[in-house]
Amino acid sequence: MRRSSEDTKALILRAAREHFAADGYDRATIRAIAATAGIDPSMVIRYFGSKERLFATAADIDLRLPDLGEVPRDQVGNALAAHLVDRWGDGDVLPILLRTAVTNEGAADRMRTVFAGQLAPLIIKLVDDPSEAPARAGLAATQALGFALCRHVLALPPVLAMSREETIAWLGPTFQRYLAGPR
Amino acid sequence: MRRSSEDTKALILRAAREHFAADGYDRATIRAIAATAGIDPSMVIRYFGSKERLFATAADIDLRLPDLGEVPRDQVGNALAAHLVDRWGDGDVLPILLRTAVTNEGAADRMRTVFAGQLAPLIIKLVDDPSEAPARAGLAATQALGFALCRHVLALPPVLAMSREETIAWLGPTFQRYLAGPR
DNA sequence: GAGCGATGTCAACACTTGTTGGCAAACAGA
DNA sequence: TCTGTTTGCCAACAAGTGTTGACATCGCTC
Repeated sequence: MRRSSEDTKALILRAAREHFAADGYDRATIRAIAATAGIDPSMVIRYFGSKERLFATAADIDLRLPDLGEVPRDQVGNALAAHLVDRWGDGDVLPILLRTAVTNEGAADRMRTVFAGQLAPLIIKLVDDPSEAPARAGLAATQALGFALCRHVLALPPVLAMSREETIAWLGPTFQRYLAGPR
Repeated sequence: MRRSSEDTKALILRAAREHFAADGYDRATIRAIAATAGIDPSMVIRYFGSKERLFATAADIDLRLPDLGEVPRDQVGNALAAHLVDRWGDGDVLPILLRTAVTNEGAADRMRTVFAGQLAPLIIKLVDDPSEAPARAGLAATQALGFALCRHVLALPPVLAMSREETIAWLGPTFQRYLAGPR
């Protein structure tokens, strides 16, 4: 079959995200990605240069965090918890980062970048004392990533069983304290 | 050199834990483990049968959780937080499980087992309504594993910078609410 | 010392990996 | 139609993997 170059690139990227999310960086082979995309493995290299660069492109991720500045100050915790359940549940976004950042140093770097570039700036606007912002953002990250890990990667049964409302009711206050609570 | 069979087995196991913790299951090669142990790769197979079985032995892990039943009810949160910082910091225990459980399905299984076998029973003794125990244990796991992940695997700077006292002050109340707080 | 099992090394196997170069077919412009 | 570029496939390479079997060497028992 014959396609436009951009179409196949998109095809490969989608297959790559799928495999990286499911198997992590090492186990996701170029051959498997190419097979899913219905394409020869050599095309992957031709279009992306190397596996490392393919991953870098596939993992260039937007967490699509909400603007917590527009939420009432006493509701930011619930808002973040709700976002965590709603937006990070379906897509491959978080599993990609979690599965790969854990074994691939480059991906861990990317994780730190995503964290510093997308989560931290959001927090700064909320905190009175800017010097506290990094620690508070870090704390929020531990709970957010821990939840995503247990639910979408480890699939711990009780965490998997929690409804949207339960999750918000339990995690909301935690985020609220980390983000806007007293020291 | 010549040793007792048990000595070399122990030597291999220690090297294996080291590499599994640092590199995850896939990247930790038998050759590298053998090199660290100062031994021929074939010995690893001879003593443990296969890489999979070596891992199963190396990952047979005791979290050494404290008996929360002996702690004052309003202090269990702090106690768990303190344990998290003190005991899970140095050893290879948690990094092994985190780095491997994420890409290795067998390890994820083991993680669920460790979780169900060691953490959950501890919680049951604390909770009034036993039907709530699994959810509460799951919540505690999200925060505990999330913290370990951010601190020891991802090495997020602000989380890395937190002192023992800060950590307990922030995480203690979270655990307290998850374990013994109101719904 | 002779025999023997335990301990260890070496070389090789079958396989998978990322990656490369050559070649065929489809398209676009002249 | 001729030419050059794009898109694709195929076969192969070099490197690294887990694993295996043949051979050496130590230490013990008779």
